[in-house]
Amino acid sequence: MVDVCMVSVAKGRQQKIEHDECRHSGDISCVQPSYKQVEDFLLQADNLCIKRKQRFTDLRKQVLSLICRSEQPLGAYALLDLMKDAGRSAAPPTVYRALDFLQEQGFVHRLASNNTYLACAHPQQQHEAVFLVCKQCGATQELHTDGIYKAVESRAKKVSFKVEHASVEVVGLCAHCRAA
Amino acid sequence: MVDVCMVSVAKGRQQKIEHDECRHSGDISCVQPSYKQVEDFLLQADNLCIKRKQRFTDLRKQVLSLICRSEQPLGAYALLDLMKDAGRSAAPPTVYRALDFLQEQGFVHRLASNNTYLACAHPQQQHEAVFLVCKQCGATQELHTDGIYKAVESRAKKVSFKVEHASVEVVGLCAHCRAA
DNA sequence: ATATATAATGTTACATTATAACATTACATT
DNA sequence: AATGTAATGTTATAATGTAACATTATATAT
Ligand SMILES: [Zn+2]
Ligand SMILES: [Zn+2]
Ligand SMILES: [Zn+2]
Ligand SMILES: [Zn+2]
Repeated sequence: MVDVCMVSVAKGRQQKIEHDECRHSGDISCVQPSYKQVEDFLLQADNLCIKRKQRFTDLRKQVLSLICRSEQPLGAYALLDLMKDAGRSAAPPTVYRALDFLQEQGFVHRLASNNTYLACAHPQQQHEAVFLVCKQCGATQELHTDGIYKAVESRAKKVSFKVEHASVEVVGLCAHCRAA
Repeated sequence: MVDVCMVSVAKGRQQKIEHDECRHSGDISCVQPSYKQVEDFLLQADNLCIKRKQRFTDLRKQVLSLICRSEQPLGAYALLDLMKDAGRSAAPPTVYRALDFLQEQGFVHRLASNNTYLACAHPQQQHEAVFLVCKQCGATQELHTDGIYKAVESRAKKVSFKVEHASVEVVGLCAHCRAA
């Protein structure tokens, strides 16, 4: 199976890009979460968990699936509601624990600027990312661009600060909403 | 009066840098919130408010003063407690409104990664900033570095995303805590 | 297979962060 | 002084996140 990458995009847009156009680093993530892609993505997560000797339980799979299928990043309580809609009784700790696991495995990211979670565009590799959050439609793109982190590292080094994690979240207008 | 700049630094460190070493852009903010500096900072805020025809009320002044005097960025409820200690009865909306005002005026920044507020190092000018948050001691430095934002802008442009605000928060270990 | 330990989930209660709505007070302008 | 507006006070509640402990599922060892 080829690696699958994922990105949250705005409703209605198609903007399909063939998978093999994605270079898996240094550029924007590539594809829309169609149903087939979600299946592939979950399968890939499953394989990664096997490799890492982690348990990809029903609960975790369901949470990841809901996040993948969403057009926008989801809050924890939005996820809870979706889970209830899907017939699973769930309380906050349940979803937060699942989210913790998914983040540890690098399958989802959390956006601090709006307390939401979205599927990672490239779970195959460890990476830092830049998120472009549309304030209009909420759609969020994950960019992988080493340049920004190199710049952060360089500046931090000057003040002897040891970087562990950098969160870069950019709010603005996506191409689609600019046009409209 | 000379412009005053401010930075939140770790307890106990002195690391004084003369004000005229600070170039007010492109580099780390410069000085420690000593009492004299806080006074100057508040006076400067006062002047900016007059220039902008904004009201720098007692409440707003008190909140800004507490933030300035703190070694670390403060949460809204920590501020509330400090205000109560200082004899003012206050409820959450009071402090949140004051914080909103101070942010609008560019006197404080909010850190999304830990829901705290800190005095802006350079309120004289509009700017984007990078925050280095020490996970050990909580001390937070504000860096002004155009390079990172240029990189963000450039990458965003490639996907036709219109940047409005970029939040860059870096978690790691400060020089002081690395040594210890 | 059964016992045992560990990991995951369920459940309840609560902590923390933030805001809505409306009353009151202070200030500015006439 | 009368009036309108901005700021603050006050109450209640929304939204986000976690602690603690019970239960269930899974893995490992005997
Ligand atoms: Zn990612
Ligand atoms: Zn948009
Ligand atoms: Zn600043
Ligand atoms: Zn430190």
